[in-house]
Amino acid sequence: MSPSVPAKPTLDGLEAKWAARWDADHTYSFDRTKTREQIFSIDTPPPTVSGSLHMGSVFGYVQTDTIARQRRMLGLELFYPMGWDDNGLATERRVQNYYGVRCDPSLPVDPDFAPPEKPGDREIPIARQSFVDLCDRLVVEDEKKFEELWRTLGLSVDWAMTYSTIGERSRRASQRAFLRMLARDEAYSAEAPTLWDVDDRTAVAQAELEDRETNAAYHSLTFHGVDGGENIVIETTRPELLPACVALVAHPDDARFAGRFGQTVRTPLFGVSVPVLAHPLADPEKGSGIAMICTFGDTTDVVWWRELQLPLRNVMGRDGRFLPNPPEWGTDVDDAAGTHYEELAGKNAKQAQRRIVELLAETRELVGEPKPITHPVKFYERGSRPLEIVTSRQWYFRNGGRDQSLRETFLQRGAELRWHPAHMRQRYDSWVEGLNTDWLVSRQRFFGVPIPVWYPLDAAGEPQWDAPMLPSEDRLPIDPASDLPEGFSADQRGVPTGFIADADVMDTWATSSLTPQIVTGWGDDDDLFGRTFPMDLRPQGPEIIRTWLFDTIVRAHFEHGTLPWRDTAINGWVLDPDRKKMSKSKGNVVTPMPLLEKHGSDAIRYWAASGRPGTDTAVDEGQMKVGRRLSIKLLNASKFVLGVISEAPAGEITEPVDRSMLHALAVTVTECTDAFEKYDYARALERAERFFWHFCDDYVELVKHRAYGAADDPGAGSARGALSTALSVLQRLFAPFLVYVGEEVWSWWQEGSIHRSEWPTLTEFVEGDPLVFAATAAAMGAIRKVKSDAKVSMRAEITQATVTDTEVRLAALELARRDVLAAGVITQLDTVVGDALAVTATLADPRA
RNA sequence: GGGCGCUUAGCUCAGUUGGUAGAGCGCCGCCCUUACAAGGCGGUGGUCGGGGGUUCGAGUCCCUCAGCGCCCACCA
Repeated sequence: MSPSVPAKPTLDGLEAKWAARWDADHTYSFDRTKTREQIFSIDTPPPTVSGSLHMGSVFGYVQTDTIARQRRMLGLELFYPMGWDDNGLATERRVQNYYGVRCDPSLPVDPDFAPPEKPGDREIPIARQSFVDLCDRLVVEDEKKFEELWRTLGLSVDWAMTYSTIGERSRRASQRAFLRMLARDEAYSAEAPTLWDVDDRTAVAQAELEDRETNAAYHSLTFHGVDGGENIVIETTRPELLPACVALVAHPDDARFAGRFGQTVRTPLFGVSVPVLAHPLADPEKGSGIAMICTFGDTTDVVWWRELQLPLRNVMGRDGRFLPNPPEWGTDVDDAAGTHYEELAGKNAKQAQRRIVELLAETRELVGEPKPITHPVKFYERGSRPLEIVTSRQWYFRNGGRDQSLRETFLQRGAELRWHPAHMRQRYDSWVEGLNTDWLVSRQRFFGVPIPVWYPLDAAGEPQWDAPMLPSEDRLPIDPASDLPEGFSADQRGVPTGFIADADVMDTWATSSLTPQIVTGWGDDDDLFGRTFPMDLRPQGPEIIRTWLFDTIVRAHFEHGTLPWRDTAINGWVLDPDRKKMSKSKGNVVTPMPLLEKHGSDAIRYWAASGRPGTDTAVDEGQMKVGRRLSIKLLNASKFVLGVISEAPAGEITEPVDRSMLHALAVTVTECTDAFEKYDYARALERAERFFWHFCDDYVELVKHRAYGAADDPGAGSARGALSTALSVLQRLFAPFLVYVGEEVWSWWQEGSIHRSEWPTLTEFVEGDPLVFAATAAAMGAIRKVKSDAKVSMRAEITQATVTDTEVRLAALELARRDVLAAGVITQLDTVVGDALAVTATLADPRA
């Protein structure tokens, strides 16, 4: 094919031109006739579409794409689908804010319901189905925006294989996996104290917690001794939970309380009798060394409550407000107890605390002033108020949180997985080692995969929680709220001897932990599953190791007895230009589209691919400019080489300096290939880039005069052959990074897409002596410096130059004498053997 | 409290088996060289966080200290 180079190459318009071509040519379509060995499958993170687009969304996905493209060029068939994580609370919240509505499952469906144009001041309560419909509607819009961004970025995913975590395939896989875990006793339901978000009114899992330093105060409260026993003063940050107090606890070895264990004291304000107990978890150093146990102030209370077998005195409602009636206190309480409790009923935790402190002050049972402190408090990661603990029936998946040997099993799975970079495994290990509960998967929410379970109602209308009724797998996916259990009719729903549906949905992670199974067609397409599972690579961010990565390992272990993938590549964080962590609340989120338009996709990709694996990287427009400059350089260098070889044919590569340059390029190819093998795309880019500038600055300048020679000049043919070979290799080395300009310059002289071309191998090269190019390039650099120091043009003539260098390097230089004379515009070149390189030169008189 | 990572030129960062410190940006100077002036060429600039050790030789290995960031932890 004869090269066809535009007169004025440009980066403008390349994205639109080639994105359309790739789409039309199915350049990235997956060929499912390939065997498992020929396929490289990537379990790409489905982004949370209800979140905003930001540079963090770009960073990791580009890094993954460079690996995907290089593997494709190696000849592997890429199984590289893209999904959208759209179910779950994040979407519900977005819908609530976007439309100004609130789901009230007690309302009947209004068939004429339409959302308001703009959200009003007050949220409109709507039926569950209407709410879910709005969620479905909005995620479609959000997904379009993500797809547009990914396409602009040039991600080489197969757009015919998208999926969403609320889609039918996902629901079917999620429910099937649930039923199988239930059958194997890997899933179970239980009534137990649970961390609870009072705003979203749902249980949350350990993986969704985060600690926040929170202001609080130690309140010293007097508990009254009975039968002549002395009073005991305890310190608490949650005095409002006093009516929920069930015991005091101190360390068994604490001499201060040695005589008190087993005795009874009476609580302030209420006069409830509670025992003084010993437990090793009580810390003598903390507060007054003795604590009150309430049901429940924190997770330590839950441990004490369980291990000391204490009664339940619940005061906190699921809406975060004190229950209307006091708990069961026993008979022997203060007369004023009920009155005092009435003061708290209906108040939230903060209000109740304020009031109870006033009451305690009035009764002089508050000792001194509260002492302000800050301490870590558990929050739902998306929540704004501290979590409470309430008792409720929930579904759990076993994950080792309550089983040491299972925990060991998952640690072993983590060790089997190949981590890039390797140290990221530490995060996995410390998470698994710290698990203390099973995985709570049920959520009291609406937009999610329903738990596929019904319960029979007895003659009194009470649900039989221990006898769930399950659908057969061929019915999946189902919604138990509208579908019926086998053998029941619709009119039996909710009536005695009938049935009710499980009202909950699964946590979004309960579904997204199955992405390897969902995309590979587990249970739906056995042929595809056999060709793609277990998958090769899981790329993802570090923040979801404890959720997505760990959960996915749990599911694959239980269902398939294997790892879900062989390798995982963990990307770093994206920081704002001032190296601060980006977050919506700080308002420093950088959105990608303006940067893409300003610098171009290849420049953005260059920035992302420059970030080392697992290394936090700042948004850096300077780096994007460097990427753009590199792209322009590739255009121009390609234009030059193709211009030369279109004038006269490439010949056999015979000249020592030509072979030497190719030798250096071969070394670079090996380095790039090795780096990619280890998932180090950044190193591959850096090596390719370093050689490319060396090639442009030193080699092209050196041989261009010779390359212009006639068709029958062997030296000219050799230069053209070397230039042509090097250009082809360099274009392909850059192709995984600079996908648009790479395709453009390839199209000028080659058939087919560069992204389906072969990754360079050493068979394309000829042998050469590395010293020739090295010594010559060094000498040319010194000659350029002479001219630069003399402040003359690089075209200025040198009448005589003397190059001093070692004997072996001079011998190498001698082999390129013709090129040195031409490139340096040197009339007479002398050489002197010495210790190191030095150049002296006499410049021609410009007036002569 | 436990763990991981980072600390190299003014800035952002490379530096993979230990062998005379690198890139880009910035800055200074030069060059309109027919691939490239929204370019190119040349240059300035670092006791590689502090201390100790191993070695003929340490940015690179070991110990220790400090600062920054992150992860985990039952956080009255």
